[in-house]
Amino acid sequence: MNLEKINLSLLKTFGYEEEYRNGELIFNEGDECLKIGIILEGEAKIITYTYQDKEETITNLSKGDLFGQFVLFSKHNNYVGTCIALRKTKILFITKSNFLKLLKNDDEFLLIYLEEISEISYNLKQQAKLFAHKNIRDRIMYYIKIYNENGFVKYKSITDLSNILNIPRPSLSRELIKMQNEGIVSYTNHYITYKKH
Amino acid sequence: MNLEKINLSLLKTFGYEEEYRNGELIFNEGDECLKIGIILEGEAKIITYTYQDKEETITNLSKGDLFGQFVLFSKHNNYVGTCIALRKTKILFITKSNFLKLLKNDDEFLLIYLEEISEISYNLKQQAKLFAHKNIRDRIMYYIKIYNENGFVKYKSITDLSNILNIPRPSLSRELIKMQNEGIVSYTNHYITYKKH
DNA sequence: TATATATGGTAACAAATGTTACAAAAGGAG
DNA sequence: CTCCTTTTGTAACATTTGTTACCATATATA
Repeated sequence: MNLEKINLSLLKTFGYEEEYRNGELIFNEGDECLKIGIILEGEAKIITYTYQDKEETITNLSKGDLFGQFVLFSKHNNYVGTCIALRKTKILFITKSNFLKLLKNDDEFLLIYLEEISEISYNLKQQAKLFAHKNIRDRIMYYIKIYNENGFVKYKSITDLSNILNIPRPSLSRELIKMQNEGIVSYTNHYITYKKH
Repeated sequence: MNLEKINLSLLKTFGYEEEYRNGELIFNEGDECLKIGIILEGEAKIITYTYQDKEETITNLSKGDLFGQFVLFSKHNNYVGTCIALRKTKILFITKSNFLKLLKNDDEFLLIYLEEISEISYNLKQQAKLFAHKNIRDRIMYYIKIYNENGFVKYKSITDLSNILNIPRPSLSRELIKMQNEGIVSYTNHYITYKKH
């Protein structure tokens, strides 16, 4: 959520601020969610543990990001992960009832909020669909289909792309080369473009 | 969305109804989304085509379900799939501006709507995370972790479960048997329960 | 520009998963 | 209960993907 667009001082009258130090716990997985949080400053991560006790990052939060918004209003009222500050972090908390008041009071905020959760949901949907493609080529093609701009998909690095696609880098590399040889795509270390569908 | 809980006649004053026959097109992938739709009666599906031209169902819609809600408020303003009626289907459409008015006007509806999209988002998130688990055992364990009730996860059939998990049935079967032999889970054709984590 | 660091390509091999086809078992209908 | 249909187990095999380790190349930094 872009804080620049928001009447922050109004927002603050509906909530209260808390400050956390690096490494400090913000909430635990399973805790009941009673309020929405907005990161005013700093960074935090939400993590969980797999059944093999591997730590797994669910989300990274930075300035302007919300948390708790989906849990707060759903029937699953408990946080699905543990939230930890990654440095000095200031958070604005707003209780459910106050948040509802806020939405009713401030037309502009209502719209911004709807846009925000739509954006998040849209991305979640894309991610769910991306990962539903099991084989590497399909996943690459789907990614290109969704995120291309004028036929080009940019990325920081192949390594980075492999993380996004959740594919081991050598496996991705192997497949990209194959696809390039077959004339389906053409790629560099920073972008890919497709030639056939 | 549970239509029983909603003041439908009020809702209808904000929108207009349309009726579709079986097989009739409701919108096309790529069309600009200008309104939210609520299924009053009937059923529909939203489909898309993979780059290999395989038809793929994105969502099945039935009475009470919304569509367009995420696209309408996000910056991606075009439908991501094609919507087709599966039988005689009645839909209530509400334009964006009217929908905003409705949310402001009707406190109860605002809450129900927030609950609805939270629920959908929660499920999307779970699905995205489910599919992020690449290996079969992890995916099974994650599914059990999320959807168990008192340690039991019920399903219609193993075949059905294999569809939910997006794993070929024989592969799932093989892994379940392995896990059962290792004493990690125990399962029947209708439910599974875990013994260790 | 020189050097250090990060990133990408490669290959051999291991492991996991998909595919297919068929027999066995379970479930449903009469 | 019996017959028919659907679901599940099974196994052999093909295919894909993961893993590891190393070298080459690119990129960042002094």
